[in-house]
Amino acid sequence: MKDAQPRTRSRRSGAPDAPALTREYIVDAALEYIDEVGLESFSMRNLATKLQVYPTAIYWYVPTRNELMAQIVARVLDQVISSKRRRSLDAFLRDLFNNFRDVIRRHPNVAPLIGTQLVSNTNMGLEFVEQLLAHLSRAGLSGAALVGAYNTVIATIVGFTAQEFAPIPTEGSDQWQTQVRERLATISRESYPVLAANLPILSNRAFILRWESGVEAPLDESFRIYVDVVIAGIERLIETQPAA
Amino acid sequence: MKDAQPRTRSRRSGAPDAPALTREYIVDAALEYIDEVGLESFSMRNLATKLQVYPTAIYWYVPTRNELMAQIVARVLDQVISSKRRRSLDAFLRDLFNNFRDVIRRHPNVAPLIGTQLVSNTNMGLEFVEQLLAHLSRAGLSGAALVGAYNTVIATIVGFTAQEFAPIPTEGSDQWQTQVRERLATISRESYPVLAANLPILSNRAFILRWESGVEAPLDESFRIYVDVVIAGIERLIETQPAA
DNA sequence: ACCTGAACACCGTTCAAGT
DNA sequence: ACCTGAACACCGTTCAAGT
Repeated sequence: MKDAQPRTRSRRSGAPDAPALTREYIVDAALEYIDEVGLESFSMRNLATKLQVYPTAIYWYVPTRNELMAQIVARVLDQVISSKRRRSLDAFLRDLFNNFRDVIRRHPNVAPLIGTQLVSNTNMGLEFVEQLLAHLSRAGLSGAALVGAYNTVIATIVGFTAQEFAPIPTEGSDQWQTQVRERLATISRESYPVLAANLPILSNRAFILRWESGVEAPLDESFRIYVDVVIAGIERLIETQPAA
Repeated sequence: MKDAQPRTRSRRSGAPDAPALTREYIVDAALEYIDEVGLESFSMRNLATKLQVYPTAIYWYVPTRNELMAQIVARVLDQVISSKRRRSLDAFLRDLFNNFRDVIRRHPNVAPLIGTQLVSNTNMGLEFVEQLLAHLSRAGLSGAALVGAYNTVIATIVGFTAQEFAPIPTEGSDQWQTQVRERLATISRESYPVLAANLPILSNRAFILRWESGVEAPLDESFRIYVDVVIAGIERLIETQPAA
């Protein structure tokens, strides 16, 4: 997609060899920049430098910074493929969860955007929505239960992964890491017995109790259980649904 | 907590009646500001104006803007009370989900922070962690299943609510609203049959298909189903767990 | 149509100086 | 110890001007 046919060269003076600006090209470059140096140090001006244009040139293609962010999220989520094949709800959901996670894992620095942008993203394709609804409906859900299951799937798909890969405090990572580790090391067995007893299997493998993000310490096993739990719960919902 | 005893008055010239600065007072003021005018227009400088001090005065109590944000989140999450009483896992989780949602509903503008900050918040009390682990453990979970269930609960508690109350595109809300509504109105029955058929119950009641945030259009029914699904899934996990 | 260039009204944060 | 005040190196965005 990115290296399709030779682009028309730009007319701009400073960078004769650089490709002409495009909305697509700008979004790609922005995503690349965020992947490389992180969300925090992204700015329209830094992006402009990377593109070898004046900051204001970007505004000819993108109305605002927020809109650019929304389009970056849309670009990432586009990579979540889902085969059009009809299959069981179980298989469909399982693939969806795993595909989504794989995609975010490739772009962990945009994770903070996903959680807040997806829910209100008009740019998102409705094919995905239709497919999810179709599978849920065919499994026997309708009315409020259909809506509830739909919202449940969306919320759960985003929830775990967005948090798993959310960047951990940026500054002095060494300092912060040892701080958390020391805190866990000095947990009193009297005040927190269950926590203390299970510390070995919880350390760096559980939310709030870890010092690395999912990039360095992926929560593979927990995610597997998570998916099982959600799917089992939805199947339970289907059972309690009166047949049409 | 906020109006406990008469504060010592400040020595600063410009605002003789204003209370002396405190880390606590600053965090409270920041949360208040965000509640009133939103996260987007929050800045250290605006906060300073509200406090009637120079921007740099804040830095005597708070090391950085990010740290302040983390403490705001901690302050909000402190309001999620959980009775120390021993009770069934079902009752415990149900209360937890509902309390959490009620708290976020009172501070919807901080919702975007919750999802990304909670997971790595050292400021968070470990009492909560211990309680959750204790209930899950007593219900029969241990080892990887305990870790998985723990992470599942954290992820699901945050997931739905953070997205439900996430502020919707700020600018020209009227324009954006009608844009989404028109898009939904012109959905083709051929391309998106299930979506089209269920549009009446999905409109503004489902993620991606709504034009108002949870503040104006709360997803009460879906949340109830969501909680049921998660709890049913966890109970299923407990059943498959070999007895100790 | 597409980009340059200057300019505006902001930021977070450091550091010296006052009291 | 706690705050003022100036200053630095940035921001996003508007708007006129060039080609």
